[in-house]
Amino acid sequence: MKEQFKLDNQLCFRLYTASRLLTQAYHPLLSEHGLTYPQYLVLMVLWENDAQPVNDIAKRLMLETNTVTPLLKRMEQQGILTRSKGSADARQVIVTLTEKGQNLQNLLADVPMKVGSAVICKSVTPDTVPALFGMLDDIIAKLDNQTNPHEA
Amino acid sequence: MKEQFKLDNQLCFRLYTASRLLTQAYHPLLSEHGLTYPQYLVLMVLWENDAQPVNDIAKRLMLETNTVTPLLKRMEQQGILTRSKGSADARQVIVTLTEKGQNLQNLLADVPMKVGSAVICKSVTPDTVPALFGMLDDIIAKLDNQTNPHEA
DNA sequence: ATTCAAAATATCGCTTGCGATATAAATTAT
DNA sequence: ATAATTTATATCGCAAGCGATATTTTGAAT
Repeated sequence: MKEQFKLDNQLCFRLYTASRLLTQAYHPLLSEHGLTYPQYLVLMVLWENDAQPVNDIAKRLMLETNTVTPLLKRMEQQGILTRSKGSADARQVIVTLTEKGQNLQNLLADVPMKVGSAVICKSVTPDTVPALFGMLDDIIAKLDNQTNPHEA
Repeated sequence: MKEQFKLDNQLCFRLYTASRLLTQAYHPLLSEHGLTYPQYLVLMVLWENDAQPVNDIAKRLMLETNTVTPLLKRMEQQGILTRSKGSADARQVIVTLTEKGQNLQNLLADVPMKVGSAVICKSVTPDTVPALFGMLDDIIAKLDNQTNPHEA
């Protein structure tokens, strides 16, 4: 058995598992409001900047539009947002929060702290989080650059 | 816009994105052999310890059996492994690699290094990886403990 | 103006991932 | 021994993700 195939030596498996488990920690808090974690991500993007085209949302989340489009359609059906043809560019679909979508920010106000406190542990504290963020950001930038080389 | 909802402050989004992008880095190397990343994980588990019941594989990968069962069935259809009733406990299904499944270890020998070199960057080097592993392991342990409190 | 290439979004098909639930075998309790 | 419980696995339904491809609109080239 080759050393490099040991599960305990895999970065990707750790990221994959940590991501899944942390997403699961969000689940009870979000499903209470009929939301999934990716839908919550879309909300955060739109709370930051409302009325964006699909493409901008997808880019911000580093997802493909074929993932985001159905997601947005489901959120539209839930009355969280609206999708309307862009006036300047008719190819675009502009996504805008409804009042319900805006209100969710208040209803979910305690989610970040609840989840945050569930993650605090020996090696992950307010002191060490910046270092962790830095490493993850570097990994993301490196991998993104490998696929989309050198965007301006 | 509340600070705690900024995408740039989210650990989960970073883990989610890093996990997806790194998995995508595996894709061309694995699909060449008709494999997906979760299937590759199963292979690593079985290379480490062949002939395991479904439940042990699921536990090792921290996945539910309702995720692992269909995955194993697909791998069985590809002739990578076999699923057979356990002799001691008839509820169990024992998963065993075929010769093809064992041989994949040789065919995939260069995958870990190729992917590894794609991740090396400023803050993530052979020196810093142990710290990163430690933090991710702590997060995983903490979240796992929250769901399955205090396993012996 | 017409043609051609690029961009924005969407559709299709397939694999995961998981909550809820079912089935069957083993274990425990009575 | 029989009933109740637990355990191992599987089935079902739905939401992501994503590669491949189609559609529509814009912009650029001729």
